[in-house]
Order: sequence, then structure tokens, then C-alpha cells
Amino acid sequence: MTEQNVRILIVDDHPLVRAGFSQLISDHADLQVCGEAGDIADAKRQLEQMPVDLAVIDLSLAGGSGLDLIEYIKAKHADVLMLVASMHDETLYAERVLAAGARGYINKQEAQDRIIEAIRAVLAGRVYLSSKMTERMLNNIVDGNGSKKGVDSLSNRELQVYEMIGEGLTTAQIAGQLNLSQKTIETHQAHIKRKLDLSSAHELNQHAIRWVIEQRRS
Amino acid sequence: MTEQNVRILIVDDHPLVRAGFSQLISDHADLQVCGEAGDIADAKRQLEQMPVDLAVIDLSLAGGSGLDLIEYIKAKHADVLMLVASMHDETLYAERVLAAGARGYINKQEAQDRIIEAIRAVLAGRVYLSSKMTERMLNNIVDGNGSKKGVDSLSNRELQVYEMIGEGLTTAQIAGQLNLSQKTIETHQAHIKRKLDLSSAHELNQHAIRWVIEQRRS
DNA sequence: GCGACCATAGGGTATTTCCTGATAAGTACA
DNA sequence: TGTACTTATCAGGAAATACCCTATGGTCGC
Repeated sequence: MTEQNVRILIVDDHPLVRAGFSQLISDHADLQVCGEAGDIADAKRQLEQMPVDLAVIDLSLAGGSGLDLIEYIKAKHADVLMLVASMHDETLYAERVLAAGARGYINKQEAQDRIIEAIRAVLAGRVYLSSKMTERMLNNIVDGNGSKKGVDSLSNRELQVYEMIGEGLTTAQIAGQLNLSQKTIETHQAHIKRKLDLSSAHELNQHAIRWVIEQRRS
Repeated sequence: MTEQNVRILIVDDHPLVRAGFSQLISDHADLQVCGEAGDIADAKRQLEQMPVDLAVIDLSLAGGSGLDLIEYIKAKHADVLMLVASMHDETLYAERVLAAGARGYINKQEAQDRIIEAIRAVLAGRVYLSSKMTERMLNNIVDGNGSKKGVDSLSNRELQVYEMIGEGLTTAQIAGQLNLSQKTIETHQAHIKRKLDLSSAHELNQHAIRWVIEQRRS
């Protein structure tokens, strides 16, 4: 896989992080950043307008989850490789991300050469995960055999709603931000409550807030 | 404050973000990044070893809170200006950050020129806050004039209610446990919201839960 | 092609929250 | 000692939210 000039698209809503990627990638002669996108719509537009070999995608994007974008790319631009970069060490997401079509998952906190290593691994057709995540995923398979439990059992959409609740958004705000009916969000909430065995919106709130704080802490 | 070459230290545990800052700052001839630190210990070391004019500090640092570092710098390197950069729009922290000695608070998601603008404002001896945060803080000052602020301003009963909210009790549960009318608890909540400048039960909930978790931690 | 999720959303009712008073008791201080 | 301010208690009614039930497509696996 000795491509001469790999074309990379950066999708991240933090301008600083995009600049960081640019800088990092520009140090390697065979790699080049062919575009930067700050949201999903922008990313889609750029994918239409030029050839892209690999997309580095942040999970927490404005205007929808990064997962949506991954699924979109898998469907519409199957030849584009995808590497997910997340801020927090959210082991939870690794599995979903791979299932959705990405070929690797890195934490932005990792050292720069690790990131380049991940890019090269994905370009070479391999799957890249940090050793910590690999280990945890294998453990999950071993003892979590069969039915998942807790937050892991939530669907992608449900998890997204759950997180937004945890960040303090109201039902109405979530509906607005995702461009869905409030009723839809209510239904998701009901499903989440059933899966997590919570009995009221109040409890759901509590649970979600604590969970988000937990996530940030690790 | 027309320094020829302003020396800036970046403190952030994400290498990519540091690279982003570097790139951004290097576009301005009168500014230079004199060092990068990934954790608090590293930052302290670098402050010893060279003169620094301004430190850009991430709040969520490994090995202690960014607040600790701010307090340390204020105590030991009083001449170093500080600008806090946070990932999330945590209005909660802005006040603490300024109280601890920083001169500005920006969100990393803001546009790049905003960030440079913030750096220049702080260098010029001014305080930089986003307009949203400025507004909220001014409101706090206006109606919390001279007196105590935040949780300290709550009466005993209000504090008790606040804590119970933070522990996850509903209005009805609090009323039951204290043998009071639900209406009374509602009134207390309204007063708490006014004192803490919160605009909905939902926000109050968030605030109280976080506060309770904070308390436990220290 | 048939259950089993998933994502979406409407209708109708129950709860909760919000706003506007109200009363009585304590505190502060000029 | 009277006026002003805070505290603690509660109510009525309007507005917002949550809750429960139902429903329609879609996808996935077998």
C-alpha cells in the first residue's frame, strides 16, 4: 500500500484540533490534508467534491453524531477509509464505531506518533485500536457473553439522547438539536428508562448526569 | 503592552490541541509558543526554567484540576498572565477560574480569531470572557451586590433543599421527607434559582447534582 | 417472510413547574 | 419602635413536561 499521496479529510468541530491534525500530518511527505470540515453537512459536501482516501472523524460533532457520518460514508463512499478520533477514552464507542464501518479508533490524547501509526495501519488495511481498548473489548466478549447490560444495551440513538440528557439538555432542546419531534425524544427516553430500569424522567436525569461526569473523569 | 515577542506556554493534555495552538499562534509574528506541557508537573517545571508571559491552560488536566495549576501560578509566578481554554461550555467554572487568578476564559470551539483576540485582550491587561458568560456574570454581580455569592448565599433551609435535589430527590419526595407542602418546596426552589441565577428546574437539578458530587470529592 | 429491535411520531391524560400573591415570624438598624 | 429585609410557610391557576398507548416503516437474522 505504498500510495504516493494519501488524501486525508479531517472532520472535527474544534478548529484547534483540525489545526493540530494538519500540522501533524503535514510533517509526513506521503500524507496530505485535502480538506477540513467542522460539521457533518460540510463533510458530506467535501466528499462529493474531491477524492478522499481516508477520513479522520471526531465522534462528537455538531449537527448529529459522528456515527451518522460514518454510516453515511460507508453507504455512499465505500472506498473511503475511516479512522475515529475521540476526546475521551470512551471504550463504549469503539465497538459501535467499528460496527458502523470505521477501521480504527484512537484517542486524541495519544501521542502524535501513535496517531500517525494508526493512520498508516488503517491505510494498510488493518484495524487499529489502542492496546487498552483491544484488551477491554476482548474481555467484554469473554465474560459479557450474550446479552449486554446497562448503558451498553442502548442503541446508538438512545445513547446519543442519553448523553445529551447528561449534559443538561432538556427534552425540547434535544429535539431541536437533532431536528426531531419532541415525541420521538420522549419515546427514546422511555426505551432508555426501560433498559436501564429507571422509573422516571427525574431518575433518568440523575443517572445520565452522573454517567457523563464519570466518562469525563476517565 | 507592546511586547516584541510574547512568550506563551500551552498547557493541555491533548497533543493535538497543543499543536493546534502552536500553529495558530505561529501565524502571528509578535507571539511565540515558548513551551508546551501535557500535565501540571510538566507545566511547573517549564515555568521554572524560562520566562513566560502568558499561559494558556486547559481546565481538565490529568494529575489534578487546572484550577490547582492556576492557583499555583498565581502564588509562585504572579507575573504570568493566564487564559483558560475549556472544551465544554461550562459556565459554572468561569467564576472560579477568574477568582483563582486567570484573566480570561475561552471555549476551544470558538473561532480561531476569537482565540487570538482573547490572548491579545489578556496581554493588554483586560479580562476576556465570551459575551454569554460576561452577561451572566454581570447579572450575578448586579443582584448579588456586595453580599455573598453562589451557594453561600442560600439560607439554611434553601441549602438543605438544594442538597436534597442534588442527591436525586424529587420535589414531592423532599416535601414528604421534611413534612412540608410541596408548594413550600417549590418556593424554596424558586428562591434558590434566583440566587444562583438558574432559569429552570432542569438547570437547578444539574447544578445541584454537580455541587453534591464536588462536595463529596473534597 | 416473521419475530425483534430500531427510529420516528401522534393523542390524550397526569404531573410538575412556573408565576403571582399571601401571611407570619425573625433580624437589623437608625 | 418602626420600617425594611429576609426567611419560612402555603395556594390558585396557567403553562410546560412527562407518561402511557398506539402506530408505521425500516433493517436484521434465520
